[in-house]
Amino acid sequence: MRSRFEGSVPGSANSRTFIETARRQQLIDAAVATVNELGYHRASLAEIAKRARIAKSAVVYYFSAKEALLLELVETVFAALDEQVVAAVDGVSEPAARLQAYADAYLAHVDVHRQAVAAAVEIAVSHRTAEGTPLYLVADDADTALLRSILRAGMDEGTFRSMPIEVATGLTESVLDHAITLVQRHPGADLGELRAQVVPYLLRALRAQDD
Amino acid sequence: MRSRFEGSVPGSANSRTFIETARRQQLIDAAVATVNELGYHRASLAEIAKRARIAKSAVVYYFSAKEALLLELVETVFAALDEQVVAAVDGVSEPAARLQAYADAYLAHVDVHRQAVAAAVEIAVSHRTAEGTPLYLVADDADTALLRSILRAGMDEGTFRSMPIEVATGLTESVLDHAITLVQRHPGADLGELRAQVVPYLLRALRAQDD
Amino acid sequence: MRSRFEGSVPGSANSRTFIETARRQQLIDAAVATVNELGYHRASLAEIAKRARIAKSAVVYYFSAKEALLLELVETVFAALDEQVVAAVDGVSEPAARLQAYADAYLAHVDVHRQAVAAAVEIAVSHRTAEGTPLYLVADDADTALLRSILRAGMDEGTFRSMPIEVATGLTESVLDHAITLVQRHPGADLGELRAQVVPYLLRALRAQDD
Amino acid sequence: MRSRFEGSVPGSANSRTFIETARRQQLIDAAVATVNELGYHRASLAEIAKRARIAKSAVVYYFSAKEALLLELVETVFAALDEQVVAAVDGVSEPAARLQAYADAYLAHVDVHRQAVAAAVEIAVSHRTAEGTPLYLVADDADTALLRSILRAGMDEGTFRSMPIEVATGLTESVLDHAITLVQRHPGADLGELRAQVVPYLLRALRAQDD
DNA sequence: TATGAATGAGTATTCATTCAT
DNA sequence: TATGAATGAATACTCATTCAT
Repeated sequence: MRSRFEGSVPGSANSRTFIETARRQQLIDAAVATVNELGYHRASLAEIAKRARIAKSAVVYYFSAKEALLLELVETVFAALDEQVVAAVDGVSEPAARLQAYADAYLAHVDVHRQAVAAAVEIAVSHRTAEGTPLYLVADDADTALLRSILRAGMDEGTFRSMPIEVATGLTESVLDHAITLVQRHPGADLGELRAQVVPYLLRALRAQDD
Repeated sequence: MRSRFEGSVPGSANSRTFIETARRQQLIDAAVATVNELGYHRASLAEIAKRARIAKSAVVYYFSAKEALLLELVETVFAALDEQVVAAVDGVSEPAARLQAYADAYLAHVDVHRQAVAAAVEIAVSHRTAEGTPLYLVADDADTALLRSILRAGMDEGTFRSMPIEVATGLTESVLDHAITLVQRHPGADLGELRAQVVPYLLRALRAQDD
Repeated sequence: MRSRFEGSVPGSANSRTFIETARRQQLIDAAVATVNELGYHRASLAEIAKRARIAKSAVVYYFSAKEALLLELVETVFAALDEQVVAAVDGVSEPAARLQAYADAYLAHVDVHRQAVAAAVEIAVSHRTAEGTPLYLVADDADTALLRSILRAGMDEGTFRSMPIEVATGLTESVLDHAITLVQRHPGADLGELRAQVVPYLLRALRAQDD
Repeated sequence: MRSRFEGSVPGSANSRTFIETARRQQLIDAAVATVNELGYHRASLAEIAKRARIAKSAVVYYFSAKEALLLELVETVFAALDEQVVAAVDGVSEPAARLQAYADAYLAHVDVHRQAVAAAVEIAVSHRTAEGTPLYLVADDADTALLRSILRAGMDEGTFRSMPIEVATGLTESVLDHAITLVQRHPGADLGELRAQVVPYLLRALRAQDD
């Protein structure tokens, strides 16, 4: 919807120059660092700009507003997480195996991109739009849908214990998100043990057989 | 264990008059309402004072600073939760039964005091001191210790599967905290199904027998 | 619609303290001076506050926003002008005499309150609401209605020449507003000659007899 | 008589290339559109450039500054108005006829070039130099001189009533400028009635005979 | 000839806090 | 015990201008 002629405000994604793309990434990185260091609440334009070694107004030059920068950060991070997870379950058909692939990919991504994920989650949890509504829905939906479909398939098949799908999905997400909580609280934490335990933990919690 | 931030005006805890105690509670209630309505970010002194039908400066009179009010809120809420949970497990000796008592009490408290718990958690997650450090440690510790001891006892006994105690504790907490996430996102949510499912879910995930 | 409990923001008009009323007037005076000196465009909160020898934030303390201050200025000025004019025509029944009373009162008010009127008109002409619409309607309507009714009565009666009422009203207003233009351009101008000439000028332009 | 603000880049008026002249006109047109659409206050370089489908910095390339563009706009518009009016009265010798020619030409020009005139007047009224002085003198003088000379001649001759020349000139201008006010407030207004009424209105107001 | 990049000064507004009463 | 008054620092954002290319 944007015209090429809107002053010097950078254009749409497909018309980005090299330097613009680089600057936008640099600013997203700076925002990640700022949010992790100071928290969402104190992550002001000034602090982000300082970390990017750039003027405050340059941030607004590349992103039309602080909100746009943070939202792009969130979107980027969750899109990457989603992509990795979707790729991991692709081609796997057994529900239990799919859940395992899903969880492994999810935790691996959180482990490797912990700073970005920690910042994105802090923003998603803290940010409210101008009208006051939080962001809970913006980024998580595709992700949730996939997980829900895996669990539903497992229940239908009899591999997973029958239980309300929302409860099963929510608890599974909570278990996986523990990795995020962990890296938020201890940025250098070793997730090895957690990654080793989570899938069996989930499978035991969900499986149907005996008892 | 009172926080360092509590403020010395108008008097120490043991010298509080009746009216002062009432005012402090009134302000904490107002803060809960404000945080739930507007979010931590927009929960200003002015908004809190408005809901308490009191002047902004009176808030500072009873609590030395906004931060002291919020921290007392957090402490109060987690102390009450802790108290209920401790009372529930008291006298129960079998680890599995203790876990069940713990979880049931925890979820019941969250269910009944959802507004207060939701606000306290939002503050605990969002607030940072002037130096930028988060609050993760202030309130949760006693709680975590009890849960950890239950799990450790269960593992020692052979009821619970052997696994790194931090992982087991963290995952259990994450599962329980799903209830909080739920009421934060949907203040009117019915926790019945969740409360019915969580204990069996945890026991399956943790139990030692077969496989 | 305002509650008594909205932080320390001053309450509704009937609950104003002495000091508050004084401050509001002082700020309106400062705004008049600023607009006349620098123009609407450069009349920033900082400049207004400087002239009132008060902090910028105090302006916002008494008026919730810059716009509210300027709009109150405009309203106050036009209400006073309107009141004077209405009082002047009250009890006069002949259209020509009513027009004379109207014009004399109008010009006298502009003459005496030239700074305030000049500022109010500059604001009314320059200000746009957030949506971009100007203020043309906010203040002038009651005034215009009275003038229109006088002219219509004169035409019905045969004293004034028949012509489209909007044209007659608009031209008469333009003639009267010349006094405002004059004091805007030359703040110290002597309006004596103009005031002596305007009524006969208007009556000649409007009267029905001969030709 | 070119303004001091015109800027020396890229060349003086007599050395302008064809493309440069075209660009300058294009930018003036864009400025007219912008001022009419958004008002002087929000007519930023970025908005003007957007409407000219050109980069912001190109505006500064052709005009040394935003101010130079706006001032040239004002000058251009009033020069054209002046030219039309001068041509209309040229060869007419009777003061009343000259006034009629003057007024008709003035109103016709305003009617036909209403966008440009509305924008120029809004700028002339709103703009202040860095020191805070308005533009009232920049464009209007030649115009006023002609009108004044017509009225003076009419008074000397006895056709127009004797009155202070500044008053007569000012009132006449105010009457004529009502057309501008009208098109500013209602860009699509039909000026037919007004144009039909103004000249007789003025002649009645000014004429000497009877009383 | 024209532009994208970048900036510094300025804008209105928010807000926790101080203080005299 | 409680408050209204006042403020300074911080906030996101705007904008004319500069400059290398």
